[in-house]
Amino acid sequence: MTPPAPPQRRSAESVRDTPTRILDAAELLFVDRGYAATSVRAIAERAGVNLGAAHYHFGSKQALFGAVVERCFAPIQEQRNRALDALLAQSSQPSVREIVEAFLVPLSASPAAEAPRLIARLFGEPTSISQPLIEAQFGPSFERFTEAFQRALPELEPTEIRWRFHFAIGAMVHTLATAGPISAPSVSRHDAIDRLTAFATAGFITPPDTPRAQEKIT
Amino acid sequence: MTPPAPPQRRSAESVRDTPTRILDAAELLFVDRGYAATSVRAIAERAGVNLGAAHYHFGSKQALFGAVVERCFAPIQEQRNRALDALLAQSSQPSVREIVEAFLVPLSASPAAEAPRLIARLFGEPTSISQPLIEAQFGPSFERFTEAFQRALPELEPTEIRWRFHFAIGAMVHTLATAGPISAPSVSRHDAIDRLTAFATAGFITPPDTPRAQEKIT
DNA sequence: GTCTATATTGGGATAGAC
DNA sequence: GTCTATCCCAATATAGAC
Repeated sequence: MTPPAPPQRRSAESVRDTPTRILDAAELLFVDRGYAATSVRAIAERAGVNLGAAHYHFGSKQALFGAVVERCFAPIQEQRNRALDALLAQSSQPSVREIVEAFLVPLSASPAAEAPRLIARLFGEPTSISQPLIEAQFGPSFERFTEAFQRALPELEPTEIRWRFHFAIGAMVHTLATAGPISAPSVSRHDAIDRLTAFATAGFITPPDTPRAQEKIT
Repeated sequence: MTPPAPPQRRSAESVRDTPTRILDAAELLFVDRGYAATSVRAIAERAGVNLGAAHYHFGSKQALFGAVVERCFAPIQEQRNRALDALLAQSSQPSVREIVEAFLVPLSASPAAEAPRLIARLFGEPTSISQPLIEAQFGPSFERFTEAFQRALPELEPTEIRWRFHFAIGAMVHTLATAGPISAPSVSRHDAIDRLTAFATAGFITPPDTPRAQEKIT
């Protein structure tokens, strides 16, 4: 689909090419309202292009959504995989916290500011729309991280590992989706990721059967 | 709004009254597809009633959604508050795990099987729709639990308490939303809540500043 | 209280001009 | 490659018959 790196001049306020403008507008609206509540008309309007152009370039609303998701996911997944590669290269057995960080930090370093919130939206869409995209974009990296967690926590059953990863992803998605609707006043994304890293790491490394063991601290 | 407990005969397959049938159908479809992707037409069709009846009884799609949410939330919030009351009555200082359980267990004991998934859906909707409903149904109980956590973990700053509660809610919502899209094979809800309780408790009680302290277990 | 019919709006998609 | 105009359908909501 994506042509081999179009010229993409980046002068500050230059007019980007039409597909990019459509993608930008679509990303913003999909993040804001979700898939079903966003119309292609509204996207075209915000992008300053004609409705017909959107269908010409992307074919359908669903395909446009897929393109937006892919553009957001790709760099984050790449960073995650690179971070995990680096970890495995420097140590045969990285700590749980290091693996968690490799998974979460790319979110706060993402170039597209709206990317994390789009991820959160994606998980909220009906499975008919989200499932294939999640599998395609997220699946491979998910398996790699699951293996890494398993090696770091050999005393946990594979099922338990997957559940805990599932919980961590849930906390992540919810945190990205809402800058704190019920929670604290909005803080920097970096701060939130730091706190989440500590929370998720603690959840991962807690003993499986006797969760009352470390009840009281200090 | 709700009339004073209508007769509601409950013979196994008896025809429930029209508003109830509409609510049932709406709950099922909202859970399945989300708010925006669900039409009042589809709801009326599935309920076996006419389109006009839905608008007569509930006024608008948004009001119908609100009614569905309230019907699902009310019993769970009641159970949560009762569980917290019981805890505070029997001990001046319940443990973190007990508070987490008081918050989570009502989800697996909910009468309406679809209620938890509706909660998850609600959090995924655009804030213009979800925010008022979340505040109204969820807010008061949220404050009570936040206070309880704060008393159980006096060494944590209030901001940190709210973040950790936020993470726990995220893990909960994500778990309820998906019976494991990426995660393990679908297990009983009770089992999932048990595992989540252990995970969230560990996240809550981890020391704030030195998260590497308890890195390796066993 | 429930249904029929309809008003009105907005959506996705396409054909064809430029 | 982009825009205009339009088709067709589905949506919310309402007015009025029964």
